[in-house]
Amino acid sequence: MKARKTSPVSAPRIETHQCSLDVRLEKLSLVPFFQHLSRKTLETVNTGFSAHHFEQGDAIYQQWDRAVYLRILVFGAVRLIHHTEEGKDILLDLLQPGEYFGTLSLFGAGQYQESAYAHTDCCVMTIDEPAFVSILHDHADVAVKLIGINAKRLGRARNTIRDLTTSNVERRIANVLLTLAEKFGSVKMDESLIDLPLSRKDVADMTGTSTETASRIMRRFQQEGYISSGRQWVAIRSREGLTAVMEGE
Amino acid sequence: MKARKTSPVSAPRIETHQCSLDVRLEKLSLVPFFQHLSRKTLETVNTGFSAHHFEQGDAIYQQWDRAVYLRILVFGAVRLIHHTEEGKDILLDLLQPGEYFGTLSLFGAGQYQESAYAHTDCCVMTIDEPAFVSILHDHADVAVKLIGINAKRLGRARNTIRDLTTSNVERRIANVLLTLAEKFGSVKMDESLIDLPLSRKDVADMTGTSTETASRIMRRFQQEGYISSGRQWVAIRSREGLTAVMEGE
DNA sequence: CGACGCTTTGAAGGCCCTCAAATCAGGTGG
DNA sequence: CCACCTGATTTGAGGGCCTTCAAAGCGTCG
Repeated sequence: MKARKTSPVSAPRIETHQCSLDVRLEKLSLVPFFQHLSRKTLETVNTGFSAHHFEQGDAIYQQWDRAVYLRILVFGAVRLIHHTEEGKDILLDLLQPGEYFGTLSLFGAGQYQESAYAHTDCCVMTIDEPAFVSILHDHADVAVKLIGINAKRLGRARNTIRDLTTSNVERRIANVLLTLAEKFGSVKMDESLIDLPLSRKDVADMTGTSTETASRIMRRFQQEGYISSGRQWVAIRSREGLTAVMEGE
Repeated sequence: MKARKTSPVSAPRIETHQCSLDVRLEKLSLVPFFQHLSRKTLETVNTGFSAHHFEQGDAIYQQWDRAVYLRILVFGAVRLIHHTEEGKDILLDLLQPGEYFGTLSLFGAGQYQESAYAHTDCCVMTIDEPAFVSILHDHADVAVKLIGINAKRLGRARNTIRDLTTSNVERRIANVLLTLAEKFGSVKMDESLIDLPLSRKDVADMTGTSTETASRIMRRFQQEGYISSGRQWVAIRSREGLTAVMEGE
């Protein structure tokens, strides 16, 4: 039933030299709240940022750290994890280039409420709080945009809450797979590959279930022909099938 | 086991005349992102707002409405409900005077993502989007504060997600009762009364469980002496007891 | 005081978790 | 290039927490 034995997920090496001024400006202009700024303004904004590389699995920051930096993902993928006292992890989000993180805590509590790990090798730009607040004061429209984006994130969190209380695991997994395909999908043959290492545990941690249950359900999806998958990768074969599951069959 | 037969929750009638200029300014100054403004500035800000009264149960806005207003609660209590397609309701939050709502959608999607109902008789001030955005542009520090508050709300939503995936219903209910007592508690005798109509269904909708389960568990709490409660009201008798439940006994 | 609606209680059943163990993919070192 | 090793995935069995459906108790309010 599996389409391949070896993972089709691409894993490009990131070279340090890629973070040239032009690349930095380009990535900054990808960030929703900087999108409308002129190149000149971006150059000023850019001076507040510094860039760092991380290798797969590295911790970018930990849940208990003091929140000092706002971060923007330039290359690669980052995962945000909430660790619970019981030792169960919650995968809050998988980020793609252009997304920012760590801001939450910057303005709210003094500590990060989640940990960030390099999901693949990646490059991250950081800015400290005073510099960022000063940007917000100089550019009120950046602040207004940021408010809108945070509002959307809150909306998404509420949807997650809704799904957790009203949907069963099967629906939640169908939902999360479709969402990931939307975000990280790359069309290969007649499939939409989620171009990212993605284990059963990752899916389980995103949907609040156990690895075993995630495995059982994804296997069922495979048998139904909705997806094909192997070790750490998933591709969607029938968007319609998953949508049907999501909506209650 | 019940302390009283009749509800001890206070239910003051709200008179229209209470919304005088002074009251309006006082309530505006309660709002976290307006707190630091001078009286003069507040007076300017106030001109953008208009006040409305609602009776218990009235809909202030509905989930499917176009999001046009930011609202601030002046008197009474408001509940935010997310309706799901299956007909199950989720009680997102209970608001007290000084809290704002409806903003989410104002900057994010075009529609409200939840409905707001008058939980008790209440008075609400509203401002439309252009007027509010103009305030944000004129007062960058208001915008920065708003960002911080939304960050905290997002943090709280994440905590809810964590609780839904890692805690059982008993813990979640203990948690929600303590939180409500913190927010709406008024000390009566040796108890801390949650001074708000609060049904078993409300508790169930806040914790994502069924009315029956909420009832069973709250009865157990009563038998343990942690709470006393009756029809639509709850008082905490042993904060320690509930805390112990919350942390896993 | 009578009806409505909130609350309580019981019973049956399902979903999902946990523990355990087998299977398999991919990388490593000889 | 092959055997081995590590870690991911699959599968099974048993059990617990909660849901759902029903029906009986009781406050409150008119």
